[in-house]
Amino acid sequence: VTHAAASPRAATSSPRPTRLVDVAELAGVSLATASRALNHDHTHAVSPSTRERVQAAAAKLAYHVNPTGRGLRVGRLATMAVVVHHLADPYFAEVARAVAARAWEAGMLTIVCSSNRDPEVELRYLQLLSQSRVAAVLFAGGGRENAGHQRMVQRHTDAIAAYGGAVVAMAPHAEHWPCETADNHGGAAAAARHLLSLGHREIAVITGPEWLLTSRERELGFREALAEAGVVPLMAGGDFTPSGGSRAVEALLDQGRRFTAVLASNDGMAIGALQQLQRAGISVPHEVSVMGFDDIPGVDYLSPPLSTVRVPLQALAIAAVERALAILSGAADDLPRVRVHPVLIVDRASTAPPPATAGVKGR
Amino acid sequence: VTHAAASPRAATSSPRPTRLVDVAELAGVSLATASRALNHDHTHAVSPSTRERVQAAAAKLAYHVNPTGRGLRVGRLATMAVVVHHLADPYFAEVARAVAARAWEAGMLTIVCSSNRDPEVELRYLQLLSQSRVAAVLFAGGGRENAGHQRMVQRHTDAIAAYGGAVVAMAPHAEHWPCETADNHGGAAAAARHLLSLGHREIAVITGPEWLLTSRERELGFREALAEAGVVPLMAGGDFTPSGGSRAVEALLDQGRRFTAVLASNDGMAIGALQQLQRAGISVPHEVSVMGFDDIPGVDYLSPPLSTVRVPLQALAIAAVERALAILSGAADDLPRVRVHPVLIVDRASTAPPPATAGVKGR
DNA sequence: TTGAAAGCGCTAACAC
DNA sequence: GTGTTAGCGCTTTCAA
Repeated sequence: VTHAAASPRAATSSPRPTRLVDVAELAGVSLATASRALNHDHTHAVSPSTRERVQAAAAKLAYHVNPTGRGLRVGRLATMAVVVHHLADPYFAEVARAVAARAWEAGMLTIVCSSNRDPEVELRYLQLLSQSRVAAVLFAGGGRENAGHQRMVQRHTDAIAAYGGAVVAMAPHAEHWPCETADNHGGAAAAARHLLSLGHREIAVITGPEWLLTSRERELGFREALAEAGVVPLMAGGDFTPSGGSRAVEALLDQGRRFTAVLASNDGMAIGALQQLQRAGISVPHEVSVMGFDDIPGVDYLSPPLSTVRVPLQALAIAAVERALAILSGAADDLPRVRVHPVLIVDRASTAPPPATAGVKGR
Repeated sequence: VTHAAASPRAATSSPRPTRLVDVAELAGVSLATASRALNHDHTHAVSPSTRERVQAAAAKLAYHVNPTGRGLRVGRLATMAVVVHHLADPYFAEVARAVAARAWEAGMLTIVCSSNRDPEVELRYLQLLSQSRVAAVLFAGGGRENAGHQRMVQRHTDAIAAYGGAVVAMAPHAEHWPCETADNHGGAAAAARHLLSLGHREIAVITGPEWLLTSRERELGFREALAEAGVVPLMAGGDFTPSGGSRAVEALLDQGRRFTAVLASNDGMAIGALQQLQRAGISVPHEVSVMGFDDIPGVDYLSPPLSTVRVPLQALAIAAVERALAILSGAADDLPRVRVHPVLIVDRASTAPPPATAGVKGR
């Protein structure tokens, strides 16, 4: 041990992690062969015996590939990113969770990007993702109906596609990416028909943000089903948050509008509507029914438990990750660009037939 | 343009992103100087004029450093990771959101790891994070009271520390990492005293999972404050989920226990307790008061709005990220290892004095 | 079927 | 104050 004058740092810190060279050395093969044996190289087969030797060495040394080294060489990182409007919104939290869980099964980590509903933030996130060369970007929420913004977004996703990254949407977007989406239009129509079938004719619709494509699809579904039955809804604008739902109901009540049911474009607003009705001393569902959309975790714990449209959040997330994986492995060509996942009416206790003495009148 | 026989790929795909060489070339300096001008190199100053020239070139070419290249060289990635028990739990969703927001301000992306309460998953996440050489790992939830598990966790965090990564906890852990935590003990005592001051003497406490250090701290706070007043609480076990809270109340009721107040160890269980009481036809707060812990987003939208202990989720997240940043920049030495963040009693409508005709009796 | 070697983009050690 | 150069760990030509 003549020149083993180790630096103090090397002396104290734990041994550096094993690299591929270490494995190659132990197995008595070259770096290239070790790499080929550990990966699936289709152009250069490795003899079974060599492969076994290398794998044994890797196992013995507890070798794990360094994603940064590979990432630099391959041109992209084995990492997914999920872009959400707001992570504290239960819809997005659950989607992000499910995405991360499925990605993890594929050995990939997941970056979350919560724009907190600021388009600027979303754009800068996209830029950061693109220069970080993440393997895939998944858009959990719907797109904005703003051509300028779409163009900026497209610039970044083009850059991502240019290095071989995958881009997948999980809600309607104008950008023509591959898309795994819920049946917003059909679900909305079914929700409207559900209230109709209970006997409601005086229905208030709380819409989502008007710039959001998801809102549009749902509003259209509501309107069409209602129109078919000759019902003209009371319209109120919301923003997909509970307080937005509260304000919408408050405004309706203040204007003295009559309605026996509220059709909210998402569960968050339905929760706010419920709360505001109860604050006004209006009983749900005896005087007014409330219907939500999404079936986010927790709405079965409201009082009354919320009737809603179940969007298969987990299935959407899994499908999106698998689509991304397929694109990355070049096996996505036979998939239709847009796949619409069916939704389900969940009839809980917040909906009932309207009271015989029709309608509630604002104060 | 003699030999510009570009490959078909290069011809169709968008131009590859600018590298540091491009900037150096345009500015007429070497690679090293360009790097130094763009970063803050303390050992090698750069003349102001050179720096300006390089910065202008970088701006003109819209240059952004490639994190993978830098990461490989520096030995760690400019990425944070936040480890949560369950991302769909509003507590963790909000913490993760706040962490990502603060990290983003520092130009860092955030990986979420939701173990979904499976210690095996957490361990494998840690392993993946460590081999990915993320700059920092933040534990959002409390640690497990299991020496074996702690040892395994420690192995991985040691590896992270070995390459210069930072590890920070945001809740009690046995592992002696730097920690930014809420005052669980004090908050629990304050919550108990709040009920006491309203006149409650028959109090049911719903505890969290017994293996979780956060649960222990809160339970101890409850017990001490109650004991001080000579009150012996009714104990029921929960698991920090709404359904756990429901089941706890159901069991208490089934056993015919008397109580005028429920002290839940977190808001999730308080929500479940609320629901179960209402299902049993017991009015909150007129017959029984309910007190939660955490003040997660949404509990002000319950009916009745939940009285609880406010844990400053965002402040905790920000402090944790900034602590990690400080560790990474070697400026963390003067910080105390554990910082306890104060909590606040939030008195909403789910608590009130007990009914004059004391106690509710289970069926 | 295997090996030698180039190089992904960057920073830092070492020269000048 | 600036430049030259090695090399982080890996995959993938190219050559044998």
